[in-house]
Amino acid sequence: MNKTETLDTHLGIAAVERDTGLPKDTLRVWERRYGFPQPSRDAHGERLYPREQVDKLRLIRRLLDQGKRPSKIVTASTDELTRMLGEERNDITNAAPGAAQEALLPLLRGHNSPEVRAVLQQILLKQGLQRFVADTVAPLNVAVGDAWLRGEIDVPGEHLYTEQIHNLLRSAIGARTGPLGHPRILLTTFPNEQHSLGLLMVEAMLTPEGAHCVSLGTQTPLADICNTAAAGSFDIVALSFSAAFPARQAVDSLNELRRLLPPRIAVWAGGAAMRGQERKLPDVRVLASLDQTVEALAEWRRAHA
Amino acid sequence: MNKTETLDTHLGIAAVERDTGLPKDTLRVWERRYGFPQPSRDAHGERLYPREQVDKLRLIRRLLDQGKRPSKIVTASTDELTRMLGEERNDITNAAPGAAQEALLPLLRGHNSPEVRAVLQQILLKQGLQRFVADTVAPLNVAVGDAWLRGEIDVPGEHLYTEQIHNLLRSAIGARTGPLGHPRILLTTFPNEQHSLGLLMVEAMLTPEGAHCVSLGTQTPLADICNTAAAGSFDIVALSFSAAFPARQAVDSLNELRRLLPPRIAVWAGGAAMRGQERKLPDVRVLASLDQTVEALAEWRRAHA
DNA sequence: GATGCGAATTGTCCAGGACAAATACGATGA
DNA sequence: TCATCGTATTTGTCCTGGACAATTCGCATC
Repeated sequence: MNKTETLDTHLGIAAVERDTGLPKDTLRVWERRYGFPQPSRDAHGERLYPREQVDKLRLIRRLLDQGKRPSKIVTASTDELTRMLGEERNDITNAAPGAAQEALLPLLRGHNSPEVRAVLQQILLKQGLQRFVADTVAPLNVAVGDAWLRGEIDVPGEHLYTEQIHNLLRSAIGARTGPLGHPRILLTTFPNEQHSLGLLMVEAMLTPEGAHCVSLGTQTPLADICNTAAAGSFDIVALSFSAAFPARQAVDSLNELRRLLPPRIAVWAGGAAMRGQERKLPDVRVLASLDQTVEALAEWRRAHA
Repeated sequence: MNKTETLDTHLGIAAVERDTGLPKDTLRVWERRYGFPQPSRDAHGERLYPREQVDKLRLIRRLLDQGKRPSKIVTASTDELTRMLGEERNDITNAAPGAAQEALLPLLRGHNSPEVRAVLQQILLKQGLQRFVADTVAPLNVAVGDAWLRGEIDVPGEHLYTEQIHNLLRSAIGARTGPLGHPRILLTTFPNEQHSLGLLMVEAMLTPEGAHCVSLGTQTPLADICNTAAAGSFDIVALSFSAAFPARQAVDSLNELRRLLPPRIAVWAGGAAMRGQERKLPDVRVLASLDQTVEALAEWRRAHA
């Protein structure tokens, strides 16, 4: 009672959903509307997707994440798709030259985890935790994400990077001793946001400043955030949003959260999805960069001296 | 174009799939056949599941994972279900009476993060990393999961627990110095498996033994696992499965992975979803407990001496 | 440039039927 | 009593084709 892989070269619809992240319903409706994908059928009329079509679906998925529209890309040829992906590369690579990434990307491609760790560790020691996070990790995240997008590193390479950064930051934060004071800051993300690296980076920026950060991890329901913030006598609730998070939903949820929380608790929001949303969030402190977290902390302390 | 949560008390079918792990098709066919769940409808005829029915579905999911048959449990009352679950629980709770959990659960209810951390840290120091993971963290995971299921702790409480364990284990693993030798072990999970705690626990068991663990984090596609394992000259690929992971899918994917990898690379699989799957996995080393990871490592070394 | 509004696009849901894999059950033989 | 085998039931997943609301586009207006 279980389909998934049928032959080596053909996958069932469930397997394709798993591999590409495109829901079954979407795969069927694309076939109906655009004529692609066009899977063959087994003896019972069930769809069997050839590997090449699955590969193309993965390309489409990448472009979709970049904001392209399905009608423009689903019907395009594989060549056109790879060309489009190539164009994206230029825009971004120019924008973020970066220094460490040139050393790191080849290591990630080779899955050389000890070296990756060593290189990062060395930079961390030289720069100190806060500069490391703001000046190295933040641009590296962009560079690694881009490299993945244009296929220069694979999923394991990206995982390896994330994993090592996690390790490093957690150890560094954990190594800090001394009393934790004020303000008390609650860190988390909304449901549907799975990226925890942003939270960790904020924690790494604020803990050395003597703030008392408590991270709830990712995906905390709105109502639970409110209860915890109130019950734990927190001063600030800080939310993190990756680029993948729909901005509209973020704005709505943030305003709702602001409405539910007592006014004495501040709401901070940061991350890629927050770009240009300041106007729509009158009572939320939008943090455009990691350095602004430190600024915001200083402001809060001045206001509550 | 995004449904999920509609009101606080009612969830759309996609949200229920996400929360319970039961596919949309299954939810609909149960409704047709057994009359449960019986969601209300919104203005457009779309299903809206009340929270209590979702809770009951979670209970059902648990019992299903234990091998109960749907026809016996889908129509049963919530009371009967909790009773059934209670019977099962006795087996487990008796086996691991647990000392820490009585101290910890109230702290989690109160979101008292400094105390949670302090208590765990103390136990870790007393027991050492490996005993801590096997004897304390493992039963605690079950206890916390159950407490959440029964509504005794809330989402932030659970997050807080996970977060603190993560911090502790990462620091402890990171603190280890000395050369890392053989075997080289690749740790990860399949797509759809988001729980990273299991990976970290395995890493904590094996690193003190001198094994060279590399974790790719969660959700690595099958093909990528194969490539990395081969390219990085790994000796063992270890996969972790939480109770929420569908056992059938796990078995299929594992056998597929086993087929794709060269025979010299061993495949290990552990976690709650692996209970009783040994027969179906002839060429995979199924780890029923954390202590078995150490045993398996010793075996591997004997065989490759 | 920013804002507003109709039109096109697009993802997700629905119903109800079908079927094969998994499992239970009963009969048979050691 | 226990193992094996064939049949009946259970159960998850897939199918078609229709529908519709949320999002985005294109264009006109302020």
